[in-house]
Order: sequence, then structure tokens, then C-alpha cells
Amino acid sequence: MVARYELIADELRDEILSGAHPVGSQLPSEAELAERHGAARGTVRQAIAVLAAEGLVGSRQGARRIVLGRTRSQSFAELHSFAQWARANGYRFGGQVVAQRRRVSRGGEYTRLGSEEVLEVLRVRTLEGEPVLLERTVYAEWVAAAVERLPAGCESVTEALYESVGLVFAYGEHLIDAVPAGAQDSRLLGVRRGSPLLRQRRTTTTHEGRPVETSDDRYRAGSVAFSIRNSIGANPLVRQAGDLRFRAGEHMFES
Amino acid sequence: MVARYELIADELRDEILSGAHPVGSQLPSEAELAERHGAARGTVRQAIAVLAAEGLVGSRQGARRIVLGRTRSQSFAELHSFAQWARANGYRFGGQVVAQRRRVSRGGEYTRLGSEEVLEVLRVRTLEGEPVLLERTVYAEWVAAAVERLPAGCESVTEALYESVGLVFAYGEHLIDAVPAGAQDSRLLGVRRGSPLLRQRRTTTTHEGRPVETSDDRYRAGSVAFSIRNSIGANPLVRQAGDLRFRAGEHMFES
DNA sequence: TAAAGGAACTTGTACAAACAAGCGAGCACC
DNA sequence: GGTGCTCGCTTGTTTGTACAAGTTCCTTTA
Repeated sequence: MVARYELIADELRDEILSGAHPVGSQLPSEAELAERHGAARGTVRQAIAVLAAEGLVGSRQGARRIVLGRTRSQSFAELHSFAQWARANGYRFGGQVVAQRRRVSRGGEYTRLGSEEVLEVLRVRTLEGEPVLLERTVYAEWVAAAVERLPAGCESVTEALYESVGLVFAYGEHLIDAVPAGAQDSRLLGVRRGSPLLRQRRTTTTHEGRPVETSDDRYRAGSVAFSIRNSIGANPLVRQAGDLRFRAGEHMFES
Repeated sequence: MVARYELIADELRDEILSGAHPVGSQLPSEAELAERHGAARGTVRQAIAVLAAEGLVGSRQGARRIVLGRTRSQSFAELHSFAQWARANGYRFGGQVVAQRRRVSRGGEYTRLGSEEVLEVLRVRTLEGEPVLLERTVYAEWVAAAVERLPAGCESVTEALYESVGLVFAYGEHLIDAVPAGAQDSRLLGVRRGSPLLRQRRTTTTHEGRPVETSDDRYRAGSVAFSIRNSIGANPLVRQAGDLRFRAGEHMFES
């Protein structure tokens, strides 16, 4: 059963994306939309809230809503899953586990994951045949067994874990910065030592807030960029000073 | 006049941040909160929606809401304004215009800003006395005059433009990646050539969708990181391949 | 003992109504 | 001509009600 406001949101989004409501133009008023769809004003407002969260429309009290753009920002699933993102954009991609071992948690891992024993996995991801991403992931003990059962060349860890144990990654926290490539980075990604890498450190939890994994992902410069669309009122982004949360130079596999 | 749901949201947020509702614990039900605050359930739902957008709480239909975290993601204003972010976090900061000139727009600038003539400004921002950020900003013609009137050492451009011409930066689009420092970058930021910089390219518009500026900001590695919190359903982030929108190597002031 | 069923609770969706607050255009006045 | 004002429109906030859908836990049943 799809909610009514979602249907209305879909229809409005299509109209915007198709150009029926050009960028900069005014959207019909809530009352007009409500009448057209035979719905209450509150329902229409809910539909429009969806589009506003996507950054498609903006509004000010008293004035008609305005179309802001036609490029829709995508879902959290795509942010989290390299495979889903690559597939959605039609890229050839792959992945390979380079190293995998269990060990006791150290540093801030116990605080973040809540388990004494953890599973650490080192994966290289390729895009169009080129290695572009190095993932250093640490899994909490309760998912370790499921991760170990995955094949080394598993394309999408996110999807595989959903299918095998019904695990859904629901919430995430991300820190994005730039770092010079270390010895292992340069070897596995095929770049010079010290060349720039885009680093994304994340901690993911389930719906219930149960920590699943914490990861240090490094992208080759130029291969990918993070894109953010936001507006006043709907904005999950903040700049943070230096390394408040992760210790500088704390590498997971170096030793 | 502050809306009621905002007051309730503030109170709930305080309770979470103060530890009255620890991470992982259940929030009171909507009905309970409604009764406690003497408000309708819909109003309480609005308040909770604010916290959900901030990533503080998560919810599933049928089950009680759960506290996900205690670090609140900040406002868009802070993402946009270096000064506001630095001040809110108690850092000493400064800024200095290095170069400023009018020229005709080139490359994708005309498409993004919609004006033939533009004003380009090169600013260095310091944090705790150290240069950490190099801003290469291009303003649309209609704000150029107001920007030129600002003092060279203006601390907060965002605030100054609001006070002088009532300009409010409302919406933004951001691309974040890593690049090696060029000759000018290394000279002004005091780093070695080729060392990693965190680059944020953005285009900002007003409420009405009118483009104000497009900018290429480069942060010294280790000085700042971007932090993102998100949950399924409320997520403005997407990965993008290479340089789909901005041409690689298109520097504004090199020459 | 384990599975099935159901009842109470909780969140999600939808509708209707009313007032507040801000915007924009047209009008009257100076 | 331009200034200020009013009026209608539009979005923002709040309340109340009703039902749908999912969760949790206890009870019943095989």
C-alpha cells in the first residue's frame, strides 16, 4: 500500500523533472493541488515536504512555492552502498577482499561498536576496471559470522547482508576529509605516496540504533565526489574541526 | 513568535543532549508527550520530525521511537558561512581578500550564475592564526557592487551581505572531493605543492532560486572535516562520478 | 514446550477546520 | 511620480478525529 501523499509527490516530481514546471517558476498553490487531487491540504503539504527535502522546491510564507532545481538528490542507500550507486549510474564495478581477520577491538572501536571482538576487512573496489576505493571496515561481533560467509569477490556487501540475514543499514554518521596516501594506500590504489585521497569515515547502525560497522574508505582523487544539496531547514551537514572524533593517523591495517 | 512545535522540539532535544534519554533508549510515546505538553498529537509529531531530521531519533511504525545519537548536526548557515561555524565553536578566525576583479563569465559560470559579467574574489581564511581555507568565489553581477563595498578584512561575508542588502543565502549545492595543491594553493596556504586539499565547490541561490555565487573552497588537510548524519528517508547526499559538472583543472585565478 | 492467536499499544496516514503571518498587487492620496 | 495602505491570496501553525498498519507481549492451544 503506497501512501497518498507519496503518489502526489511522485506526480509533482514528474511534472518538475519533465519540465512542466520549469526551474524558477511558481508551483500551484496548496489549495489548488488539493482540489486537483481530491485530497486535503495537509496531505498535499506532506507531499510537498518530500520534494522540499529532496531540494526540488523552496518556499516562503506568504509567497507561492518555487521550483529550485531538477536534479534530485538520491537515497541514503546509494551513499552507503558503492555497488548500488555504481549500478544506478551504469558503471562497471567490482570488489575484492584483500585481507580479513578477527581481532579484539582497540581505540575508539569498542565505544563505537559495542563489542570486544571485531572483524576487520580490507576491500578494494574498482570502477571501470580501475581501483578507486579502499575500504577498511570493522564489523561488530554480531554480524562478523555473516560477513565471513560472503565470497571474497562479493559485489555488494549491503545487498548480500540484507539477503542472508535481513540486515538493513539504517542510520549513518560520516566524516569526510582529505588525506595523503599512505604506503598501503598507494600500493593498492596505484597512486603515488602522499597523493590526495578523499576519505570517508562512517559508523552505521540499524533501525534500533545498534552499531553494525565502522569504516575508513579512501577514494582516489578525481574518481568520485560527494554531492550535497540542501536548503535552510533541511540540512544534515556540519563542518567539524580537525580530528575531534577519530584519532589522526589511526590506521586499521597498518602494522 | 516561536512556533509551539519548536519549543517542544527544543525541550526534547535538551532532554536527549542532557542524557535524560540515553542513546538507545525509548522516547515517550506521542500520546504521552502530547498530554505532558498540553498539545495535540500532530504538533508533537512536528516537533519529533525536527529531531528526526537532525538525526537524533529514529522510528518504525508500531514501535516506540529510539534515541540514535547525541551529536546534533548543525544548520545550513554554518555549512555556508565559515565565520558562523568558527564562532559557534569558539575558534579564533579571520579573513583577508587577496585579489578581486570584475571580468566576463566563462566556462559554466554563465549557466550557473546567469550573468555575463561577474566579480571574482580570492580570500584566505585563518583559524587560530593559521591559514586553512582558500576561497575562490565568483559572484553574480547583481550582488557584485555590494560585495565590492565590503572591507578587505571582512570577517563574515554572509552576515555583512545580510546586513547591507538583506541578502539571505537559502539554497546550496555542494561538491566535495580531494585535490592536490596547485602553485597558488601551496603559496597561500603554506603547504607543499601536491599535498592533499579538501575541496568544496558550491553554488548558492536565494529563496527565489536566483543564483548568487559559485565558489571553489580548498581546505588544508587535517584542518576541517565535513560531518554528515543521515537516516533512511531524510538524506540529501549522493556520490557523483568524477567531474560531471565542473571541468577538471578549471582554476579561477591561475594565469 | 512451542506455536498460534489476539489484545493493547504505538506510529503512519488522511481529513476538516480555523487562525496567524507574510507577500504582492492594486488603489488612493499627497 | 511615488509613497503608503488595504485587501486578497498563500503558506505556516495548531487542534481534533478517525482509521490503517505494525509491534509487543500475553494468553491460549495443540
